[in-house]
Amino acid sequence: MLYDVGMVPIPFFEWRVIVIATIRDVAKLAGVSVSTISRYLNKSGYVNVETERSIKAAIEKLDYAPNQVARGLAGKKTNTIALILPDISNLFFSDLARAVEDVAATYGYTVILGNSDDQADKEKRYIETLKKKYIDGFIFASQTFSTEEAEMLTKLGIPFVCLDRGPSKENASVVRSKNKEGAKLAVQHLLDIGCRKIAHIYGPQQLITAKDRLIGFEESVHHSPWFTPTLLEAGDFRIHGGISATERLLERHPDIDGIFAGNDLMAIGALKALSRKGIKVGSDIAVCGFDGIQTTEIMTPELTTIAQPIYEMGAMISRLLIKKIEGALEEDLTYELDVKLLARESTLAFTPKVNQ
Amino acid sequence: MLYDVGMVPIPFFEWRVIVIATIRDVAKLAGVSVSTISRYLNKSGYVNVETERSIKAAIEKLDYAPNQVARGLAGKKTNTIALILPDISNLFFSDLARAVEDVAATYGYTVILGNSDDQADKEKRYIETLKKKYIDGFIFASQTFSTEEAEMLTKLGIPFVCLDRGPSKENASVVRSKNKEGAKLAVQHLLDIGCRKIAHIYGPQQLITAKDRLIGFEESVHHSPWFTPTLLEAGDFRIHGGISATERLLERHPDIDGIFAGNDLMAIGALKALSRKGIKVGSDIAVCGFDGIQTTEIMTPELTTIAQPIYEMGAMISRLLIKKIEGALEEDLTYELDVKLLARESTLAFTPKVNQ
DNA sequence: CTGAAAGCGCTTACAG
DNA sequence: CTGAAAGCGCTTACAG
Repeated sequence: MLYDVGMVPIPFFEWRVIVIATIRDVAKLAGVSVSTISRYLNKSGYVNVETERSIKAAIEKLDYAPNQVARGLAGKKTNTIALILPDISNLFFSDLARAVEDVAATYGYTVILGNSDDQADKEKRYIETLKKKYIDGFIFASQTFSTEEAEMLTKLGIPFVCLDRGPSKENASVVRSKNKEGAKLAVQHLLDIGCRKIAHIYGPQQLITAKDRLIGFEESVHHSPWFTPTLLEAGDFRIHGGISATERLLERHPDIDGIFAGNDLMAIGALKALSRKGIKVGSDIAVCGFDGIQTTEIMTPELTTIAQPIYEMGAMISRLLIKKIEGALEEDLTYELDVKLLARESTLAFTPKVNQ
Repeated sequence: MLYDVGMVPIPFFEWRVIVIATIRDVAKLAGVSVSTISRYLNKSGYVNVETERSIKAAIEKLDYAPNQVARGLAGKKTNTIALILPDISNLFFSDLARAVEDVAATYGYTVILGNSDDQADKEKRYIETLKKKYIDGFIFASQTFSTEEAEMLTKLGIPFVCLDRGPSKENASVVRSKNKEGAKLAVQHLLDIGCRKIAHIYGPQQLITAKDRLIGFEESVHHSPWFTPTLLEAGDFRIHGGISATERLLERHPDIDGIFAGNDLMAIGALKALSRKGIKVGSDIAVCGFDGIQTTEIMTPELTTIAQPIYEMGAMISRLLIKKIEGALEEDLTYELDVKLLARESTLAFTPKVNQ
């Protein structure tokens, strides 16, 4: 026999069991009904000052905290938002995620992370999973987001906001930055420092950001006597694409003295390709990127770039979503934030060739 | 008058309302009870093959998906885990987060992200918030995690696992890499290429990783005739700390020909400081980092580093947590993963000084 | 193999 | 200003 007579066997997991107070415990201790506690908690309806005091005391004493799952089920609100982005290990998006999380935490929201790899089916899977969890809203920073998905969310009454572009103009707030203007800033800067033959490495044209930057570049240069379309070269918004695009450009135009890359990663690739060829970036040729990711600062030479206000964009888009969730958003708009030239070594050290 | 007589006013939000099937709808359509549907869904208990067929059909027809919030409340399981890390915009942790999310998604779990900034109170706040949400488990990649918090989670029965170090040996699985051995690898490599006076920039000593790397360094060099404690210099695991540590080192020892930095960010700082002084990294002096973050590859010169298997660590720790949540983890252990020397330009181009 | 019932911990009208 | 009751959509014994 395992136990003495009269000994109560201890359930195996008893050490785990901890008493968590529920709203009923609080009600009992405070001597009021559960509804009153709920009203107090949610500030929905009147509660007598005296009653309030005893409720407060009871909550304190029991160390009570409302169960958010129960609240979610009853009230259809979970204080959770989802951030769907292509890849958190991409430097741009990790900066963005940080901002989103900061703002969300400030307003009492929790952030669920989803990596879509810009694949429509992955994204769809997240939406499916998360709507079953009563997520309060979505932030889409990924490019695959489609009109169809937008419609479904709209029908379900789940708010969402988008980075860079929305599925349509009507039903979503969008935060983006002035990509076209940024591209023009970049070209102007390169011209200012004395560049006379500038190439552009553009990103995937299904991305509106890449397209806008290309348009900005073309509008700035297409009247220049030196401009020819072969100064445009395609990249993939990643380092490797920047490297190979630069190699192709140099073959066609060994005399280019400026490169404007559609984003920082490709600009970093350009730096790499140039230094491999023994071309001195900064003095022989100027390079300018776009985005303003932190890494641009640690490159040698430090990379000139058109900086998007990444943190602000993340903060703004989450504030918009939260407003929308809480019914405080008047109207869906597209917000375009200013970009800023960060002129650094990769262009400032440039010395124009005498004979030009 | 706004509406014609007999016209039913359309509620403002009607276009939002969509019928979502519940388990009751499925039960009704399939002609069985709700419990049977639940049993079918959870594969808990017998269900007749015929019944099964009609249930399947009903689910299909209604496009039914179980409400996870209700399931969470009833079953105390939410299929959600939390990843608490110092800062997602830190390159190391964004790589890690990617791995965690990948594995979690594979097993049907959703990841909630929390940035602690290595501040105990922020971390505590996350734990408080998330336990109310019935989070299934925690991954702590942050250093502030305390024994007290561990005890609370243990009492609550919430599983957790840790990166790098646990609050104690007993109650948590820990994944880390061989930091001491890695440091030795680094030193050996520097000696192999001909360095004869090697400095070490160590990280914050409350971080076990920083400490282990320092110990490894000391064990490797303390018998060497050239070694003196002033070859050790404190850094903060960030770029800026690497810069200033390098400057201080060069003042004291202008003749050092190798630097082993306690992490990659500080090594990047060292590269920066050296190139500012006009010292040629790679040939005049060799630099080796630790971690293997992606950025090391894009530096000029490319940075030699002791790579931790970051992705594998993230994947492993989330698998451990999920196992633990599902009761399939036999025992809490500490797992030490192998590190690997990635020899690149910042050391391979080194030319030993003749006169030494 | 299946169903009725209670319960998870809240919120929300509704009545007083 | 407050309480009783129903309901959110599931799961889990228990009885058959």
